Amino acid sequence: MLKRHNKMKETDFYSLENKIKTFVPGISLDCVVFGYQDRSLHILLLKCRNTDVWALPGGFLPANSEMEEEACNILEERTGAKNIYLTQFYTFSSLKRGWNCNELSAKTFRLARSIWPKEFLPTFDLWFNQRFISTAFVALVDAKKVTPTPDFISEACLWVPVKELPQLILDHGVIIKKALEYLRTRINYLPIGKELLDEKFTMIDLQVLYEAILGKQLDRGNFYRKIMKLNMLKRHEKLMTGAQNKAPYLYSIDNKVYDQLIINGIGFI
Amino acid sequence: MLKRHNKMKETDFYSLENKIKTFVPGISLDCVVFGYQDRSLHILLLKCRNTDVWALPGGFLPANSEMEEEACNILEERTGAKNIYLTQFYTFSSLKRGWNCNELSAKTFRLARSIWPKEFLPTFDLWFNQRFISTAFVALVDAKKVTPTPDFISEACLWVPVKELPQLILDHGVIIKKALEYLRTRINYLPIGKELLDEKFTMIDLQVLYEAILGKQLDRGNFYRKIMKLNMLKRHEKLMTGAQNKAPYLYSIDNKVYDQLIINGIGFI
DNA sequence: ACTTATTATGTTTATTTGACACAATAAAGG
DNA sequence: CCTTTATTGTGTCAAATAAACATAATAAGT
Repeated sequence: MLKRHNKMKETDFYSLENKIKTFVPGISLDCVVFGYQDRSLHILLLKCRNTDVWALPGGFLPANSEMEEEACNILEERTGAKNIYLTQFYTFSSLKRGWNCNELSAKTFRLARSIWPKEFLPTFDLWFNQRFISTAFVALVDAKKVTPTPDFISEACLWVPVKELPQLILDHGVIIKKALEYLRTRINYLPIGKELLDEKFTMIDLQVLYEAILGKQLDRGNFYRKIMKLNMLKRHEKLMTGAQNKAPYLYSIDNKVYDQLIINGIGFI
Repeated sequence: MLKRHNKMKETDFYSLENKIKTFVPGISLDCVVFGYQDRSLHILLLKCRNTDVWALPGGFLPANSEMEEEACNILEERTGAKNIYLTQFYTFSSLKRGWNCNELSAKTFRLARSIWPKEFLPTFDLWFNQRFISTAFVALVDAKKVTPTPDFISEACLWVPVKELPQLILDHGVIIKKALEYLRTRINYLPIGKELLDEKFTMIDLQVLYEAILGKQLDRGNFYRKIMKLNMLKRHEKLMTGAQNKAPYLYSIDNKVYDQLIINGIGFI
């Protein structure tokens, strides 16, 4: 699942240099990509080259692109997946969010600048040495359908459990915190089940997902009844795990019912 | 309540010209200011000079200001009130939201350009002829404590009922729609009662306010019981209206209880 | 046959919601 | 002081929901 680009290709910079000329100045995009794996909630993070500092996937806004469109492109580059569900949730603009906001960010900044080709340093300074406003998106993806791919500034792209977040650049920790709050408070209106789970999933998977987002345990019997009453699931064959017990059924989302449900709120909290 | 600045002062332009040089390019702020008056929800709107087109109060972002801080300043200029409650709710960035998005906006644009002093036209074009990203805020104010004041591009600043919105420039109609949705879906977490009502108010006023935001009627008895159980109100003397009936009590918010309540959601929907 | 976890339903209690009703209260007018 | 009127606080009652447990049938594997 982990790919490394330890040798940076020169062409990366040339294409970036060309792209930079078309970017809207002062604006960046950051994506908090949620995935569900091993019974817990994960976020997609990039490990900055030669450091132990991590960052959210992000990028700049081309002058002729819509924000959502570009966030989608960034995610496609980082995951290989198209048509990822995403929604804007906040714009971070604090004067204190720059590269000199803490030693970690400053270190990463110096590193990035040192890697940067000499002839393009003016561009670097133009872009990274000014105030940045960042519009942040929440994305929900099926972790199984995704191939995390680092960008030119990172050496790894990994799913990290939200309970074990590493040190992060800039205000990315704040952004993630706000995204988690957004996920929790908007759980009734977001296509949690549809986007975060595999095509087919067990009832327990759905329940544990809700538990992970809400941060509390739910009663199995009551959860089962509530979900079934919503009529949003289609039941399929069983999942044979090899364990010596009755195999759990697999379910999938009935999109027609589900899409209607989350418009008015699924009514779970 | 209505003030007119039909003659624009030349100094307005000079100070604007100076300010413009310090603005972050490409970013603007818009405020959807909610007020409660005559038993219905209102929004503060500016009537553009010599036209029947209206706009939200807004402005640009000085390079050394926080967004919230500047939104606060804009509101102080439009209302005379300090320390207005506001919260960011969305950033609008569509490529289609420019001055040429519809005939109304184009007309307003031409008007603004014609009023603009000739010697500053380059600045005008630099600022108004490019793509704009606008971060929008919801503000809640006590309409009684406010003196609506037009800016240099408008001839009036008025409270307009949300049920009777006029024609608006750019995508301001979309912004208002989104703000109303935000208000409705976050009603449990916003200091509705505290910020929108007068210091002292009657129970019916509080109820009608909730009804206006939720867009549906509530049962008086049940509403009364629910509110009283929350322990968030202090009862005061009666409001003598002169009508031949028992005068209603006045209430005020118990801030200590209320602030705690809206953290976890007041539980009204 | 035995162990185990899944599935579907049952039970019980407490709480909430919605809709409607009613009597006591008090302000003002005659 | 009597009448009119709207406010206030409470009553009621059915239906729905929530929360916490419990249980029996089922079936996969050993």
